[in-house]
Amino acid sequence: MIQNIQIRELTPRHLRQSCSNCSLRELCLPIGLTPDEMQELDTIITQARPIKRGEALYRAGEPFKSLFAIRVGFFKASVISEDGREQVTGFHMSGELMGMDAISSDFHTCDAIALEDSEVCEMPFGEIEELAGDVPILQRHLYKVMSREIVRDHGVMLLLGNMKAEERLAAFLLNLSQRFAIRGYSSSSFHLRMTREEIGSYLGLKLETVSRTLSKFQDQGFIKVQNRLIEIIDSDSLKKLLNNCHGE
Amino acid sequence: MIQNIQIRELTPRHLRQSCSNCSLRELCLPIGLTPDEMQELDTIITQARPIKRGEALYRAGEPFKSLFAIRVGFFKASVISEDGREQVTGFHMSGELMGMDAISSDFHTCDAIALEDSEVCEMPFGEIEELAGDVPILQRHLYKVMSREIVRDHGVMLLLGNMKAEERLAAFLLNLSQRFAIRGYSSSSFHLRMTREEIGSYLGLKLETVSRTLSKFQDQGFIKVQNRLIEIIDSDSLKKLLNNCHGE
DNA sequence: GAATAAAGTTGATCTAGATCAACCAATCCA
DNA sequence: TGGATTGGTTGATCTAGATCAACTTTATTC
Repeated sequence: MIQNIQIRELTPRHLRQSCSNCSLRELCLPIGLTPDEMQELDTIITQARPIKRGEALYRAGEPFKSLFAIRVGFFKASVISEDGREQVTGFHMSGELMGMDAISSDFHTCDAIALEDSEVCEMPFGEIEELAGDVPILQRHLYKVMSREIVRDHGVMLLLGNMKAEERLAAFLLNLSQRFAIRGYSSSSFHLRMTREEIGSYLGLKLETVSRTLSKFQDQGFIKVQNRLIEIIDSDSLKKLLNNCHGE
Repeated sequence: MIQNIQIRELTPRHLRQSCSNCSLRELCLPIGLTPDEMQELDTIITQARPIKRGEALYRAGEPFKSLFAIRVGFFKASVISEDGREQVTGFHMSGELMGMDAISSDFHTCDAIALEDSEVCEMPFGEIEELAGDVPILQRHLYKVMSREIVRDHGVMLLLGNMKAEERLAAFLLNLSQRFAIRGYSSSSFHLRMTREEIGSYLGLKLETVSRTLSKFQDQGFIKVQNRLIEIIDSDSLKKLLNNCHGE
């Protein structure tokens, strides 16, 4: 909280206003740019664009032009196999960047669907790239963001390849909780934006298993479930489930 | 084959020799650099370094200094969870780049173990990054390589989250076959560098299931298995398993 | 605000793949 | 060269989670 305020204070007011629709600077772009560099960035980034719940930000197969920074809202990303199976590859919230998978082939490889009314800032990749050539800190930032996505994906592989249903759900809830906390929302009580089926797709489980496991956690007193509202009552027990030492 | 030769011919002989230990230029760095730019790249990339079978190129937790391009050989990358479970996140062969996961946090997040005697070219990231600022084609190439890794990871998630054991194995074999083909090796007959257990870890299966499924494929006449030597006899049937339309 | 559709829960049953176990084959090493 | 270790196969059994099914609750729509 205090840190948030400090960052805000570091940014001259007139510069903040020049991108009034877009809190990108605080959210997902590097601190440390000079005012000139920031100005240049602002000219590249378009005004925030609203995306209604259920709408696609982009779909697999569409030509790639831009990365998108989520200003407010919540998205799912998913790939569809040839035979029509959907795999949710991630849930993304404010401050996160989407579309990096499209750089390699110049078209999008997954769908990005808004799970609530959202706003994104469009960042034309060609221009961002050009600017990055002149601004090392921006270049480095882009590499880091992409690398972080790779690390995250490896974590999901570990989850899908090794973990049992209860562990997957516990990891999922704790991860969401943590990410809400970072954004200044409650870490102990939050609203799930996705269906049980979408959770299941992400975690490699069927929706019935997701539902049952949530009920079980509730019976054990770890959480309280009220439809999509989750209250975390005993996060230590959830963490213990995860670090489950299989013998102690 | 013809294409390979053409690429070679485009590179002046004296430049090729300046990096005699390192066929990076042909393997994993962009075609289209000027001779000067190539020269500069060569001064950055260190001589090829041999890694014996079983040795680690790097391990999770080690500080990050360089990316590594595999010149010859075969590696597995794996993450270990707090409680000691290993998840193989990928198998990597000549021409591929490793270590990109480490950029985000400045230390490696997975182990890279040689599965046969190998050689890598070390590419100090700081210097590569600096050069990339001056050479847009190199910068773009790095973004593309990282993006490709993200797309690959999404494919593995689909596999782990949605596919049955037979589909996973079929996908795995076809993928290996294709990658060997690209490198000029036989696509129909190849040697597995990894154990059944490592295959299982990658595919989210137990080694017994891997073994049984390979035997089943052999019984069905799709492949011939002789210890680690795999001969693909009927790749169409394997592909059909994958695009399995669940009703036809 | 009733009608309809979509999302969620819970129970009964089934099964793919895990686990346990015994054995065989290859390769390593003194 | 021959014993030991590691890797691989195959069978028998078990179980976590899938599947099928009935029902309830919550959204959406006109």
